[in-house]
Amino acid sequence: MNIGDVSSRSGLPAKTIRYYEDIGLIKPHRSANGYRCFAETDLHKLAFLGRARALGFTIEDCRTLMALYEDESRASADVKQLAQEHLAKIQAKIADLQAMRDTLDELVKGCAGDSRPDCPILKDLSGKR
Amino acid sequence: MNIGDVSSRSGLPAKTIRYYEDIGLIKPHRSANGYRCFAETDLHKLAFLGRARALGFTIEDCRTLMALYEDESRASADVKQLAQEHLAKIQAKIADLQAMRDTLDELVKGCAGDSRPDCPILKDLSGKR
DNA sequence: ATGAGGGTTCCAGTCAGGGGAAGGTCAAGA
DNA sequence: TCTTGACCTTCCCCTGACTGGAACCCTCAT
Repeated sequence: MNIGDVSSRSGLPAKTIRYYEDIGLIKPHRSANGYRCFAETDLHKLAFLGRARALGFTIEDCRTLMALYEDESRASADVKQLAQEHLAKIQAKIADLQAMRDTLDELVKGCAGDSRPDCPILKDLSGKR
Repeated sequence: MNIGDVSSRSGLPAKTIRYYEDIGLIKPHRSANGYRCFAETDLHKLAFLGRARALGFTIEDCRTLMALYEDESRASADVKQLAQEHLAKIQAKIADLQAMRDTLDELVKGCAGDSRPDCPILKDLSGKR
């Protein structure tokens, strides 16, 4: 398979696939003409990576997850711990964003949104008290 | 005021303040020795920026907000619209993260987390069906 | 005179790729 | 056979919003 094939079959842009090779996540062979030559296992890995990235795991997490996946003697506890730490980070981010949203929502509600200059949003940002 | 003073009074790192000058958000004067020389208005602007950034506005949004703030004849509708668009982006991000969290939460719950290799998290990532 | 603790500029790195240029390769059609 | 167009390759710069560090200057106290 050429890169275009794995790209459409994995859903990942060709650029991303090259990047993943660059950072050592995959190691496709090369054809005589210099083109990357992907095996089914490469495609499988790319799909794995795509799903892990879609769950928000960092590239380094993905590297670790792939290593665990390929390690037949892994302990599921290691996988679970990684996932739980990631989950905690997501939760923290959600909480941050919710706090932002709540504040902003209050401010937006209080703003007339008309042609007059008076604006509680700007008042708040400028440090009104 | 030197940069250290505005840094501690605004809560922004000196590096950040220099960066804000670099991109034209503030324009402090210079003392004879080449040091930046901040007026109260600069401090006020930095505080404004700090609060806007804390609400998740991008630097470009901040630039617009500052311009609106300084424009006595602004319409609050312009401020409100900017804030609402930002709010929508925050909402979308929250929704994305919640979807990740829910999926991940399911997977984590299903994982024994012991010394055995069997792991539903890896199974899912590898495309089990 | 020296040392600590300010300040200055400039360069490089972060994260996970995206955009685009310059050029090589391949299969099909005229 | 030639050409066209769709692939593929590497290379380098760009993103946002800073952060870290090097190398150097200024000021004040000891």
